[in-house]
Amino acid sequence: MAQQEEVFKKLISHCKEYGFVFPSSEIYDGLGAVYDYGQNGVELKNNIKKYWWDSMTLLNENVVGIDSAIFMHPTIWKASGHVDAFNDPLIDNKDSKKRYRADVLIEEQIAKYEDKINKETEKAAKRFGEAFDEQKFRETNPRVLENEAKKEALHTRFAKALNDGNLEELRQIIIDEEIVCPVSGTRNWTEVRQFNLMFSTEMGSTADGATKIYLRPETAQGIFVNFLNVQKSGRMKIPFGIAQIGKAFRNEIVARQFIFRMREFEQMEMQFFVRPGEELAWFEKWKQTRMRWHKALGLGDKKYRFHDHDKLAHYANAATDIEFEMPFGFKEVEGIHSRTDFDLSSHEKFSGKRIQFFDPELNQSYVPYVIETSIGVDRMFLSVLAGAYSEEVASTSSATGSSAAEVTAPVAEPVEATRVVLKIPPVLAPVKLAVLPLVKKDGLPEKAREIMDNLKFEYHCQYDEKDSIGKRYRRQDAIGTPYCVTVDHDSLVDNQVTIRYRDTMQQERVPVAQLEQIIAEKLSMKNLLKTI
RNA sequence: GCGAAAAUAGCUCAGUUGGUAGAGCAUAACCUUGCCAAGGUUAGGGUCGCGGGUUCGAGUCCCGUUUUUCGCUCCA
Repeated sequence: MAQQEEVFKKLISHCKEYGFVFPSSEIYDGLGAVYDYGQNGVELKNNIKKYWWDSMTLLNENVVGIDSAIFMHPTIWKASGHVDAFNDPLIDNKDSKKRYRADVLIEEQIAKYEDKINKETEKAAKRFGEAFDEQKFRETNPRVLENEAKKEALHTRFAKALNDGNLEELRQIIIDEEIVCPVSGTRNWTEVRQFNLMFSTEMGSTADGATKIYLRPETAQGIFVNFLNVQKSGRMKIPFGIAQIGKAFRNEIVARQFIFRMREFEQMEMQFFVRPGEELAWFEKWKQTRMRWHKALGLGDKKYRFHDHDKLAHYANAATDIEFEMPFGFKEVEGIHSRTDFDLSSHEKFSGKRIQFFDPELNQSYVPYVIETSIGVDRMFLSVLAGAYSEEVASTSSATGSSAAEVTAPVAEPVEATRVVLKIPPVLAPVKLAVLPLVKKDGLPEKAREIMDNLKFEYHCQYDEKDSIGKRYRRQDAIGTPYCVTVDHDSLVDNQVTIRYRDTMQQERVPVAQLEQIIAEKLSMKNLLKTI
């Protein structure tokens, strides 16, 4: 475990050092749980998105894409349940470290006064028997009146505080009422905080005319509210799916573990609409398809597993996660949920629009059921890097050529050197190939440039002539470049170059004329998609 | 959110009882070598996370704060 944490730290350093991921706003001390993608990171990320997008929209003729806005009508988040579910005032007890809803604690206190009054009344009722006049008792008994007054005062104060959204007052009530933590029994409370998962902003330039709107906490709703648009304009028939890639925002209370849980992140979601009753079969189908998509990358089948949910969300009737073995354990990368008709039905209610599909085969209309596949781009990115990162002990002879001079030394001590390689699947690699002249003279650079000028239209290439060839190979290893094309003196004569492979360090000599075709074959997205 | 630890060059770190910063690697230029990194010469790069305080003097001691990591808690 400790060793795994070391690997994770190294991975984070590596990401920064080689331009994959930087902390956001770093020169201003950073911004919590927000990260920027660097020059290599953005390439990898774009390639991951392309791999997903193509697998969805090209391989499935009944899956189409959209790109919906981040800003959406505020009522959408009422319909989805996001507004109500995440708007509670919360307070922590510092001793037990338990978190409570402040409003619930106060309501319980009000109930306690109620209990006291009831107990007093019950006791009196027993004493007086049939002659007991409950109303008169409640109006005259001093202890009842006292509790009644306290209850009323508290209730009024509480209602006002809630209405004003006055969190300090809520805390003061808890302190004044001497409410204790049920677990620790102490009154060592933190501030009351309003935890809202959603970021909000205002639309409309004048203060009084502005509407509070939210940055979307998930991309799915953009698909649901466009269901009719896409279905009608695209003449889509159930079953069909809508795919989307986009940013989402969550004001996480605890956002940690590098890019695994960020406040601004990117999702790739596909909502697949099916006939009611057929959802579980489709759920199973997508579950298997999605797993094949992951495994096709070749990072190692053992690093993936399903995690079926025991406790289902209120809208789901089946749910599973695809987990990847990160350096900090198996973690969710993708979720596959059977969401029933919860979302579309809810939007029907809130919008007042009919969101149904007329199924000619069944000769009836219905609200489609939904299978959702939802994958975090950043988590996918992290899983690719975590799976690709490797350190290899490569024993090398000491410095270039000098060993010959040291014949007197019995068996020159091999230098233990670590080779850090990112074994990123070639299709996803940020830089596809490096073109390297063996030396930077004798016309080799010119030849190398010529080769690169031919390949650069199709592939992201790098040219490098600085330092020894071995050092340049290692530099490319560190950013995961799968192929290095080396131009040597013979190349000028026979018009052949060597391709050096990242993972095996093997070399192959090929004619320059065939280079483009050879690389194309190796980097073919088609070959990868065919295996899904 | 609570608790703990950390923060010095791009990276990894050193910095001795407080006396205004170093190394290795990396980067750039030139020379040399040329198929698996670390030959030579030179150069750039740090108000020691930030803000206060103590002191003649703070990277070093104290307080606060920010960020990160770990544990707990919470959670699509």
